[in-house]
Amino acid sequence: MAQEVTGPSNFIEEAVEADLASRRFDRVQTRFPPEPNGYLHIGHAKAISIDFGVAEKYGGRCNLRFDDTNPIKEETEYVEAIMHDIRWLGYDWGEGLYYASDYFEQLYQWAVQLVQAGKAYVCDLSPDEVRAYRGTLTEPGQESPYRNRTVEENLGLLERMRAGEFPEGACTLRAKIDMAASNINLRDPVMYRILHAEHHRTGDQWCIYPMYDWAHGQSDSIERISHSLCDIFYEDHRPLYDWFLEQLGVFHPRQIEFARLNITHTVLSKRKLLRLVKEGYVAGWDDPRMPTLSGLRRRGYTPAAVRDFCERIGVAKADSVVDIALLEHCIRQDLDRQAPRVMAVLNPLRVVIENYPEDQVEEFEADNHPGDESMGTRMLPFSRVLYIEREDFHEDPPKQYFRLAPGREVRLKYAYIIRCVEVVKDENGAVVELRCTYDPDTRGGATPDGRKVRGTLHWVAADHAIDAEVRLYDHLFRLPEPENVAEEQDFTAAINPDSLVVLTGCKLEHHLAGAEIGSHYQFMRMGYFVADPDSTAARPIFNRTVALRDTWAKIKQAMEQEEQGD
RNA sequence: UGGGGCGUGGCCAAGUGGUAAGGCGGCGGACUUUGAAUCCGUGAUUCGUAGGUUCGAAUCCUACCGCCCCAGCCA
Repeated sequence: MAQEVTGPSNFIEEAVEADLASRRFDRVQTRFPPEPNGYLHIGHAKAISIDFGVAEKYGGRCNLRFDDTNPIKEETEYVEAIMHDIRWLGYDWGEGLYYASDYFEQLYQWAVQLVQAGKAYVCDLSPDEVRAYRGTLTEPGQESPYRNRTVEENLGLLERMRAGEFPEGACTLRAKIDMAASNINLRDPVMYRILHAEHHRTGDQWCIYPMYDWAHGQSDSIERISHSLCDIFYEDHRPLYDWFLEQLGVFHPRQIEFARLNITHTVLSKRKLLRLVKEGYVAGWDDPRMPTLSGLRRRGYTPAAVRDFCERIGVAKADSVVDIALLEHCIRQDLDRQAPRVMAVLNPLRVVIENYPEDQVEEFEADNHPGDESMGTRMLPFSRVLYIEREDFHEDPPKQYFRLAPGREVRLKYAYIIRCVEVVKDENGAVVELRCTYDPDTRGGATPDGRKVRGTLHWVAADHAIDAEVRLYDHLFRLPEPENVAEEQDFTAAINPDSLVVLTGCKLEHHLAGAEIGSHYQFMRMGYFVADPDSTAARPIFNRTVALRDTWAKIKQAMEQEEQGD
């Protein structure tokens, strides 16, 4: 239980330490307050990492509280999914599971208290009228004609609101603050609205529901939250947060805001993610291209990688857009450590070793992880007919290409060095097969004569390989900032048409048969892949989590650009 | 144009008056039976701009510029 004695690593921790030192709070209690109206995404992971992280660092606790004050949008299904995702990330709220709806009665009693103190009133203005009375950014609002009702009248009206005597929209309970406040949130904000809707937890017990501002701070107070950490869009709400707590004279948490996460080549707003799903741009909330935690999980991201990412991006208040390359770096680093290496040929090209005996099968020992002996080895069958990657052969090889080409030599990893002696084509001139010879002296891929063989290819023996479907995923958006699209267009215009490429007839080494769903592998030289839940025993399916860094692709690109430049 | 917030290398981000950390990316190199991994090297005379205070300023003061957020009975 020893605490790490590291200093504050950001402005929030600085504030927390100051509050502890000044005895403003004697312990740290935070909370993560999602609204159960959608799935968690990596932006939430940042918030979770901060909320739970700060609590953990200072020996405190972090609650999970569902902010379920709008029955129209919220569902139990989301509650379950959110809890699952938080657990998946590896965080534990212990006994601290709460719902804002647990506090409805207390909130109501407090509302009565404010009415009695002359600080709140029932307003009969229609939604349109409320908007008109609110004023604008530069002009003050006007006071509601109902603002000066007597305490008795307000009490009676509030009671009748609760009793269900009024239709939706007929009236609201408003805080009496200041219609001329420069902060619009202080212009008599609505505390309760009437909603004759079934709530996922309280059923039809209530027909008036508290607004966020009226519920949040008080919920924090009830839970004795010391630091209420939220995103920067709530900064304008803090004066109101403080006002309610002060009027009530209850425990007063401190709200601190931090900047939201943005990532290149992706969108992170619930509204936009919902559109992607609803309009069929992706297959669902857990589509591997989605930045949702369920999507990332299905894509093959690990909790460790997501957490590492959240730590590396830092915590600040400035608007920022994190390069998605950082996320990719995090998952590569984690998977490089733990993913077993296997051989998988995605776009197979048939190779016949002419001087290799027809019926012979040899087995070669392959490392499961070249950097970690403890992961052991496995045996790979080798025979006369093999498959290699189509892109590992070039009939007319470009400069600096050191893979297979007519007359050239290349090493088959763990097996032999082979030379291409003939290219077989179909009637259209497409390469359908390579005829090669192997050098028996290079068993295991060795070069006893000391000759240099730059290219080492992955391969699979034709008769021993299994077939699989492989789904190649790429950024969902081709633009770093999907909103940066021509006028008249929206972010969907930036969708990458090649964000999913489905490959069938891929040839994998037989050890991959029956791979457990969710298990991670490095397909050597190709990238990291994970077994998709759609897999069946007869038809395994793998998703590419992320490609390997590809120096050759960069060289190729540079050469192409140079050609264009000339 | 009211209020709030923010401006440090391509992208994040430390720095809290003593002379610009770190990560990602890029580039160059070493090594290599994954063009992977690993390792090494590499960039801010300058911190939005202009003044000022000071022996000394990214850090303090003033003015200006730019970007983001707020006018739901959503959260």
